[in-house]
Amino acid sequence: MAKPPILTPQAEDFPRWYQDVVAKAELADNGPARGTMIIRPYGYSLWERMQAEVDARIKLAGAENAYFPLFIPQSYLAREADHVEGFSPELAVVTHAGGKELEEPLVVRPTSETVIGEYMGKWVQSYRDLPLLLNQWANVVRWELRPRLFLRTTEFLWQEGHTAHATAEEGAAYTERILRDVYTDFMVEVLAIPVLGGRKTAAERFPGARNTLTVEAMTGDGKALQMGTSHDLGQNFATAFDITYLDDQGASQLCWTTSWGVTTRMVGGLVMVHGDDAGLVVPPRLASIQVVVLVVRDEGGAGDAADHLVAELQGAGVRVRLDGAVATSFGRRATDWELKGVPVRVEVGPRDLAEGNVTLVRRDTGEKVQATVGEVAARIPVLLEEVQASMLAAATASRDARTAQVTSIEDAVEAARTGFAKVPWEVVKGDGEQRLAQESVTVRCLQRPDGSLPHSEDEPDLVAYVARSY
RNA sequence: CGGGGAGUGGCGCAGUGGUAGCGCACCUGCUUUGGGAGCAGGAGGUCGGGGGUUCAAAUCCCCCCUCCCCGACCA
Repeated sequence: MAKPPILTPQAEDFPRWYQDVVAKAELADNGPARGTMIIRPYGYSLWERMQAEVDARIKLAGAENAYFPLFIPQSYLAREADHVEGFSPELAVVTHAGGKELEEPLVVRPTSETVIGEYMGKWVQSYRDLPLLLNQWANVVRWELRPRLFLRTTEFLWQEGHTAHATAEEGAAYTERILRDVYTDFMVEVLAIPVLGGRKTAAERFPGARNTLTVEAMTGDGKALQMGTSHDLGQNFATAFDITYLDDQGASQLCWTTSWGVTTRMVGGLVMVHGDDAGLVVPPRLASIQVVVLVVRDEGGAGDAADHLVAELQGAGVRVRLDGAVATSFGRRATDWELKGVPVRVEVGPRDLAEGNVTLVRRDTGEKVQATVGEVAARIPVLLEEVQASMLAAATASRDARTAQVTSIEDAVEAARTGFAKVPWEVVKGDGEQRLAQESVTVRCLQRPDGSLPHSEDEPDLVAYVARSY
């Protein structure tokens, strides 16, 4: 008799499937206040791995971690006109504290350009203090109209980098460096997500920025998901917060600043890009549990053999978990690990063991192979890298197959029903963006014909990627 | 804020005036275990809140609140 599916099938209702995965893989729960999220241990372990990988790349790019306050005086936000206009509708404001009304309300940071700008202004005196490269890991709050676990929550976790530079060129170059060496490298190499890097149109730009760069992923249902952004803030915040320095001629100069961030949204992106009808699929380089050694039945020495394998794999540097909970049926446990997306499962049971074997199962393809007990520790690291590579290849092929090259707004709208449309920017430029918007389609980013980053949206022959988005 | 829908054990639902039920999950025991185990026995709910009608309200009436989905906003 056919059992009902564990999850709503993707093809039936993708958003529902997503919610099912988040719940059944024990990633997160809704918090008690609207739009808030409780990240459960397994979900948090994925976020911790993301933090570790991103943080290492940020440090390689020369930035140092610091921490700035959650509360920002409301007047700070108002100092940059576009910034305050962009963020005012979604601010949470503290008006009362300590049992009385505050003289000046405090906003719960939606992002920290203002408070960090204020202190950059104090710290930067000389050209010798530049560049000033800061990052912080923090929570921020944005009162969003429509929350979705991980993708858009009222409070979310992120890193926000903030830098100050002596010249416009240096600042712009740094935003590109972060996009390439930190975000793209992490997402492609670790998350196995083939992101498109590009420039946002003026309409999609960060409030207060003169340029916003983005990395965009394609989800399993063909929509776009903005996975990270890197902003060239020009001198807007330097002007508002008086971030100036004396150059080597003794003349006072305004700094050029940047900001850039990635968030817990990446966890949602991971689910939506790689997940299938059996649940999450986590790429090995990210996985907090890369291998689960599962005791089928504790007979014929299976329990002891599993213990030894776990120790051996740990010794080989593999993040491994033992599942010896034989009171629960094999099928249930196999299903649960598949829901959580653990890349490789090692099944240790008396039947195989009698011949000196165990079974290795790949989560991404479901492929099962036999291995001798003695060769497991040597084969697993190789297998993990194979899984990693094939996940990236599969996601890339899937994205490319759903990206259509078109030359009209109408065809772009049609293509965006199932994926991305690549359309000449001159076709969209002007009122095209509005016409697309009427169909809930947006320009995700602009690229040069060779895929590199444009320095202006007025460059000739630019390509616009358009899609529906989350 | 506009348009839809829903509030009943942890989750999913049934129940249109007469003692609050079902499936899954949970607890105990036994038998099981190579793809979501079976049987037996248990625990768990002031039916979103307030008011009203009635001998009697999850059910009818009034008011309020909340949540979900689609859109506008957005990492």
